[in-house]
Amino acid sequence: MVWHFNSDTPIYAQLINQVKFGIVSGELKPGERIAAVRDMAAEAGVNPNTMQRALQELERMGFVYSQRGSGRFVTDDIAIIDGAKAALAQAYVNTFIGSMELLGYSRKEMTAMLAAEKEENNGNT
Amino acid sequence: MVWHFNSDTPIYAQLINQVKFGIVSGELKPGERIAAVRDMAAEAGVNPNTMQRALQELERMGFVYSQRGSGRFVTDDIAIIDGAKAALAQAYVNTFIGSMELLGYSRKEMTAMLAAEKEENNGNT
Amino acid sequence: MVWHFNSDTPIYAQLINQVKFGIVSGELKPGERIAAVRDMAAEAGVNPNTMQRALQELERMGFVYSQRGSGRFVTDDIAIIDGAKAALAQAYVNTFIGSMELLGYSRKEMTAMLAAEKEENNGNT
Amino acid sequence: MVWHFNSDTPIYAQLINQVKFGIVSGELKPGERIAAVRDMAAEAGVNPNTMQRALQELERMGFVYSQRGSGRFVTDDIAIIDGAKAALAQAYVNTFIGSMELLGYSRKEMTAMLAAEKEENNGNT
DNA sequence: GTGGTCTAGACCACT
DNA sequence: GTGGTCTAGACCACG
Repeated sequence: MVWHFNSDTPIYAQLINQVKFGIVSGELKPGERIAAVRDMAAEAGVNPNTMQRALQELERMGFVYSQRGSGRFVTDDIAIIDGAKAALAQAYVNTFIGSMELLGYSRKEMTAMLAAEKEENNGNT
Repeated sequence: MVWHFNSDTPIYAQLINQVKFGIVSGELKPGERIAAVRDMAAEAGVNPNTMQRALQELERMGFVYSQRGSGRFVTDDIAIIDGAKAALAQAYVNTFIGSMELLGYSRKEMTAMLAAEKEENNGNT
Repeated sequence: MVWHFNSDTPIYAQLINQVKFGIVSGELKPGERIAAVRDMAAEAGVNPNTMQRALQELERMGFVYSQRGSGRFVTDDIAIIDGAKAALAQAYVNTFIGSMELLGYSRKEMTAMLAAEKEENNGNT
Repeated sequence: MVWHFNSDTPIYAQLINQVKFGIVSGELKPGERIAAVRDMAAEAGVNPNTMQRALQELERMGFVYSQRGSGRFVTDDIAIIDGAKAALAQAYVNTFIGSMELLGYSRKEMTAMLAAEKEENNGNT
């Protein structure tokens, strides 16, 4: 997991998003055990309490669940993951369209530019 | 002109980008006189020197030119503007594709989602 | 480094030229660390900000580069230095020819006067 | 006559040099009547007293002479003019050589660069 | 310590 | 009034 922060958004919110992105992108697989709070906090360079808060929030959202004594796990409810993934993708699409429209591009032109970019590779890392 | 800053990037760099966006998006038209340094600075809530630095940089890039005593003007070299616009759009496209690929979407799916969003309006601002 | 200014040209521009001359003439060698902004400014008797501006401009031109925390260095791109040196020499030649032509001297006479001046030394500094 | 000043050297000294250059370059011909002090002063945009001082100095040097009632004239002593011309040219040569040497060029290279510049035209204005 | 950024306020040249 | 330059002094990030 790679961590990076900016100073505008509360750190715990950024943690939530980054872990959520890890789950949604498949880097953290459904049912997989995730690292202990203290370890993740150390890795991300934040206070364990902050990381704890983020993970509790993710638990409330249904992305992870914890099992007393054995650790914390990514949900294996594919529906939740896929729903979040779709929402995130939709947000990207909206941002993209919004920006391009501000520049004066039409949908046709956007599609054309998208098509002009050749596929890099068709396997996943 | 609408101003907004984050605390990560130097203010003058954000000023450059925002003014450039204004020009490239057509909000500031080619040849048009832009507000005086002191006025723009006041409007953006920054020190006149900071705004001055940004505008000088934009001048070096060829987006504006200044006439001692009479003011500062957007370039009327359409090629420069169009070039920057294309570069900016390309950057948006790349960011979009990159993010969507990280989520595991294919080009086909991206295009589909783009097409699914209905056109807001088909005139130009 | 020897500093001298006239009151017609902006100080920062004169600083640029003098540092550039130092690099191009070999007084400041490729890759060499140059004095800290504050020190150079004190030595030249100008405000640190003014010296900073000059050095940033030189950085933009590729003559120096800076490393946060450790200092500023002359470029080791010999091509840039040699290019600037050639351009400067060409400017000298042009000025010389222009002045002499205004006085009514022919190329032949110029060459003769040049040849008449005996070489001071034939080693390099 | 074209006038231009910088703010470092006393104006009267700059006037002397510029008039002397006019004479030496042949723009003001030997024996020719030159404009009245008041007119030259007006043309150059300086105080008549300053111009007067410059011309008196030129008179002392032998470049001009005045005739009560009929005006001021360029000397027709060719020797004086040619001497000054040679001195001026020599100064140009010395400056040129000095600058080029500082850059590390040899006499041979200077001569080569001089020869590389093709003659613009071979008549005089 | 280094370079980088920002603010405040002054003065100049142009028109 | 405009833009352009300069100074003074502050604070930050990096190492």
